[in-house]
Amino acid sequence: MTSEPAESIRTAGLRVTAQRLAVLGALDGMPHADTEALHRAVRRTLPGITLQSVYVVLGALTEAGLIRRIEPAGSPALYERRIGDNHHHAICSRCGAVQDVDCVVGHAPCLHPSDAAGFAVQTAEVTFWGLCPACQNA
Amino acid sequence: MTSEPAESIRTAGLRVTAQRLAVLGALDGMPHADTEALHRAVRRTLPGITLQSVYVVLGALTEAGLIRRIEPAGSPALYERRIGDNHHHAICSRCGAVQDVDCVVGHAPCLHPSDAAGFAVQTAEVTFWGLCPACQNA
DNA sequence: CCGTTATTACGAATAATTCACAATAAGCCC
DNA sequence: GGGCTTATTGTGAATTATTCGTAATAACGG
Ligand SMILES: [Mn+2]
Ligand SMILES: [Mn+2]
Ligand SMILES: [Zn+2]
Ligand SMILES: [Zn+2]
Repeated sequence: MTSEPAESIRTAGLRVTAQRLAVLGALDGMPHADTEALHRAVRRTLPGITLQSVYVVLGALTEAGLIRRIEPAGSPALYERRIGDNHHHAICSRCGAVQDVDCVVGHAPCLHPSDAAGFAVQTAEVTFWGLCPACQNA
Repeated sequence: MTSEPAESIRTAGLRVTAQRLAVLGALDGMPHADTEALHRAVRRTLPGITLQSVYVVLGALTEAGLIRRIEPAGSPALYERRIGDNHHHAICSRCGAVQDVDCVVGHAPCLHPSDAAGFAVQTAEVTFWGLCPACQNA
């Protein structure tokens, strides 16, 4: 079996670089991380990498569909490797903690817009806002 | 019947100012407008108003619950006067056009995550991404 | 009409992200 | 493996959206 991440990068028509491998690697341990956090993490193995390069790498990987970007209100963009399943997120309105939530498409009255006014809807993005377990004690 | 917007501002515990009335007034004609668009609009009746003041006004009105702020991915914050009904939005991924989508349930949270991992969910924010009628012809 | 205090204006600062362009290195051909 | 082409990265600056500190102004209660 070949190196999985390298393979997926190449298959996406992109060149395999140390920076891209490092970002993918870092993302494994920290789902829903922002660019700066990823930069700090990647720096441990790739000390010279620039923040701007992390931005570029994340942009390329996102566009290639290898990672997913979410942009919660009031937060910088977050990235994750879990893709292809259109899952949703619960976000703590107090501390910003992010939890994956499995797609609720089955029993979801609000996910079928009765009147989308002619929109050709491709995806339904759901964000649950509330308090995480830790923040409920306060 | 008294002046409706002034009344609601006062009831919220805020002072009634020309700037706040002007922003609310502008918002009537342009739902889902961003701060700069509102600034341009308000300037027509209040030439001296600063962009920063529009930011402050929008912040105060939002915090008071008199208007609602949405922050779609890739867009500056948008504001609207339609509040209290927990409605959703269809957004064109190409041109950014925003359409209101009625909530089938009507009250928050209209959806329940299958597994929220202990989150106390207060609202479910749903955004439908797709192509608006105009952009489908392209 | 006065005084208190919230609100606005002014100027600058910050946070997140993008851009232009030169330096580097991946992948391909030989 | 060595060179060539071109994608990618690094460098430095610019941009966009928003916030902050503080002085000037104006709303509202008395
Ligand atoms: Mn996720
Ligand atoms: Mn709306
Ligand atoms: Zn929390
Ligand atoms: Zn459109």
